[in-house]
Amino acid sequence: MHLAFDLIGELELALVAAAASTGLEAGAFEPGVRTSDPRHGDFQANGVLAAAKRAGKPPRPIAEALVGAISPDIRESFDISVAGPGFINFSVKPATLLAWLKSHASLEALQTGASAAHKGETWVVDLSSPNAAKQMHVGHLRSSVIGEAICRLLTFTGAKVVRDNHLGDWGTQYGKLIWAVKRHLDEAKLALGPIEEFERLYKLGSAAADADPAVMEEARAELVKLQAGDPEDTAIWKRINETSLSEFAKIYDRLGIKFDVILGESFYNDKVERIYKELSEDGISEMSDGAQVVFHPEHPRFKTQPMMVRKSDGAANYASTDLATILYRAEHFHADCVLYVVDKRQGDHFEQLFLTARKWFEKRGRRLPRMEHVDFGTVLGDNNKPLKTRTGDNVRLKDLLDEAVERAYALVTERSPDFPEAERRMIAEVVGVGSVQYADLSQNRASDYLFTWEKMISLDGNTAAYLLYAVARVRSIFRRQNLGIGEASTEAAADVFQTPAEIALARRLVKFADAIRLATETLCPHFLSLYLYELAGEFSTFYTADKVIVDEPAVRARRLLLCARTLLILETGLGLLGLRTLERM
RNA sequence: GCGAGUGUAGCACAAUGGAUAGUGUAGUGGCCUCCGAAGCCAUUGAUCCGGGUUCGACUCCCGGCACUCGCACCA
Repeated sequence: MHLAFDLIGELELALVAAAASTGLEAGAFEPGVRTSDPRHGDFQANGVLAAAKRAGKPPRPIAEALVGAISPDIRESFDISVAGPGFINFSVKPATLLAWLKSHASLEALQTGASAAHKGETWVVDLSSPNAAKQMHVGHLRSSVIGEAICRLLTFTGAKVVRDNHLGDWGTQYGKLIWAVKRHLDEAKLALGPIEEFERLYKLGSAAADADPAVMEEARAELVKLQAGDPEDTAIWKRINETSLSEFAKIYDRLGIKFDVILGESFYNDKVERIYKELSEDGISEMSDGAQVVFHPEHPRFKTQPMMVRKSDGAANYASTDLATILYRAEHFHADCVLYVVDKRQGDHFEQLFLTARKWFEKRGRRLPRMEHVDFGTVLGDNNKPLKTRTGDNVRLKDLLDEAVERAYALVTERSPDFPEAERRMIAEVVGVGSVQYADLSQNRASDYLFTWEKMISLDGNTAAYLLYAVARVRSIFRRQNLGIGEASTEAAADVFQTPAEIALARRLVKFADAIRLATETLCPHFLSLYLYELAGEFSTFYTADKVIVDEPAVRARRLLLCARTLLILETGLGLLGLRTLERM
């Protein structure tokens, strides 16, 4: 009886072994197992078609031969058939479903099964990265939420993950800001809302510098002083950053994000000289209009569109710090892979960055981590334009979360007026914030997405509320019966699943492994979201069709087992997406 | 101008080259004496256009059209 976590992996191994024993192909056979339409079973292998093509033989006899050569324990666990032009269909037998569910009864069991994928690897993930002295806005939402979900998936699948918040804490904006702080800082306002005061000062300094060249000169002078380590300017700079970080921390707490390191651009200030020197020595960069730039002659576009690594005034920019950052991540963290969870509009920059880094590392004989730009689309408001407030400003993340929570609170109060006030507030926070996260995680990150309150807080459809409701319903079954969840003594009496709804739910549960693998391989959390939504739907159907608390002990036990595993997988999955769950709502 | 991306029901989204393109919402019709109706069941409705590759194409290639985004001292 096969109890592997990943049934697809198990089937692929079995098919490759079978292929070898029938002498079908000398190692080149790709089984191509995937989940299939439930009408045709649970899993389907379609690799025979390609293999038959290459061998110049009809596919069906090859498929029949393969099926005949499959190992006995797989045949015992699955119903296997050949269909259509040469698909091999696998249906998990009810007894196998039961055995799989019994052997995956805890978070630890699931994690043990999943953790083979990235064992021993170190992944550095660059996420969120807001600018200091400004509040986080909706533009930081996707990087933070998608980035965190990816980190959790990688950790779950065995990787050592370093979450790095690469703050924008060293840009040219500091000249204007420090200029304004020195002249216009209002301590009373600072005490009330520190980040708001720095925002006000930045706007003030920026406007003044734009209006008056003399101010612009003074602002530049402040920047030079700061970069030269002037004590007064450095103190102001530190104060701004500390304020910003404590403000960001409030948001990260609500979203459930904990960074392993926060190494902003300023951290690389003393590490960029080496970049200028090495790129120049290695002949990778050249001078153009007084700036140090990199061209890529072999590239159709970057042969003429340069990447500037040092401005003509000698200052660093984000290309220089990004290069220094790659080196640091390779040398200090020994990263096998570095992910940049950044808006897709920066695609050109990362393409140039990766090209340059590859040449540079090759020249120096360094081991280059795999680097990937995990890009995502823009959050759009009405009129299909990037989401803004009525006044044209960015929507603050804090305001967004607060409004979501308020809407959720109104809803909870309407649906569950008898809950204590404090509990309704707590539920509203979980549902509200979860809805914002889930709206972002439930669709393909690559596409832009249209933001509407109706869609997000909606009771129906593929939303956080629907999933949390399913969790609450399962929990209430155990609560009302005073039963422990997933207790072996309760489940021991379970017999094999029989009703269509039981079987459908069990078949969905064992495909958790596939959802994890797919979401992790593609770095697309929406595959997991979609799976969880379908699982919740399957549970709701089961819950309506089959009563759980019945008199027959065996029936009751197997249905309680289904409830316990549904709860385990829903909560594990939602946890991987970064959402919290509720006892009731 | 050069380049990248996106075009799937009224609207919002899925589909790891596989069988009859899934789901939500909106519409229509049912289901609370029974473990939570924030739920369930049924039903109407779509691949931008034209070629090509393939046993098989929303998916890959070529050419159009439409929209979005990026292209030197901001990040």
